[in-house]
Amino acid sequence: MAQGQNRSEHTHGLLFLTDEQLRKGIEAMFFAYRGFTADPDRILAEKSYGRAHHRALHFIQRSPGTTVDNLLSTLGVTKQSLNRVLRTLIEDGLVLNKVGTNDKRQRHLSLTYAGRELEQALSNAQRDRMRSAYRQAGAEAVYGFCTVLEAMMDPDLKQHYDQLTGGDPV
Amino acid sequence: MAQGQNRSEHTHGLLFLTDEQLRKGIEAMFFAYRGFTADPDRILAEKSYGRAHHRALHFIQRSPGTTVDNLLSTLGVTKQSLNRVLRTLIEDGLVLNKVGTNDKRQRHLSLTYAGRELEQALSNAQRDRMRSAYRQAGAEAVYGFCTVLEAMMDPDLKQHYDQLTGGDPV
DNA sequence: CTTGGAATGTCAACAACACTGACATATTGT
DNA sequence: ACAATATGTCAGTGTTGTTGACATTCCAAG
Repeated sequence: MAQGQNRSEHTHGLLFLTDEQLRKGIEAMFFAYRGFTADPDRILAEKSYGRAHHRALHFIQRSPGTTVDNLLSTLGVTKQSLNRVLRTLIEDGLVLNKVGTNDKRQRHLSLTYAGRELEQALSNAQRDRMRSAYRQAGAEAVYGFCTVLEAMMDPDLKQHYDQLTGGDPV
Repeated sequence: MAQGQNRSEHTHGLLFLTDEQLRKGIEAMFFAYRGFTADPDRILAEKSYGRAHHRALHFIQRSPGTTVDNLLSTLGVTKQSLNRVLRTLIEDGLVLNKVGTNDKRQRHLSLTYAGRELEQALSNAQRDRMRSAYRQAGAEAVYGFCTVLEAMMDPDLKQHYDQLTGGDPV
């Protein structure tokens, strides 16, 4: 499919991008990511958890019954790093660790009721800001937002993303 | 379960947003930010610097002669944390630390030639990915991308962003 | 001129979260 | 039987953030 020709900021079919525009995008990512994590961080601090716990809860919620190995490649951390986080979540009764039926080497992870509760609280806080930003920006902007973000991902991470989101439109 | 192809319901004033769409945006931010930092991280690892050094170099480059205090509020870290990073950058001859002329308590930070060189290398790597993503996505998408990111920032951080970018259009 | 406060620097201690490397265990597939 | 896989664990290290305490320098107000 041919990329659409754009109305503004193009001189010869190819988008003309100054360093300034690119730097602006870079700074937008930096400042926005801070906002993106600020609300969950406040909740996590109260419970003396960190962002790593949030990420684990999020992706376990997203794919209940997922294996440790799958979670590892989604998060892109070492098993030692993930294990530290999972251990506390299991000890605290937020995550269930079930031996696989087919393959008994695997452990299937899922959230307990308490786990779902915390994940909900974190997710709500994050979604509230997301929703507000989306509404301020409008539907067209949201579509563009996701399109650029997807183009920014590493291919192997994009695969995880596509698998999770099912490739549905924004 | 025909997952909704409810693309954009901007027909009735308020944007209708499902949890799924919001979660997708959250995951897009997560995976994209990893890509966003991946290239500079590789360069930094070689020189045994970290992201904190990159951020300091970036914002000093962006506002040469800036004070420590200004940099602190831009970065949003404690002075102790910033000081550790600045000290190594100064020791390594990448950053200049000049006592203020008006107010001699203030230190004005700027990059040396070597500092500009490293900052350029990091910036180039990051801009390359940014440019590629922008071109894949198109001008409309880029506009939406920045609009949503700006709406996601905390107001006080947004101020720093606006000051840096001068409120110029994307 | 003294004094309070602002801007900066520094020391020490600590925590979160990533890394590497090595090793143990159970299970599966060949 | 044996190699590979999936997981867990221990020990050590590094970056980056935090607090708290304290020193220095300087501006400005009394």
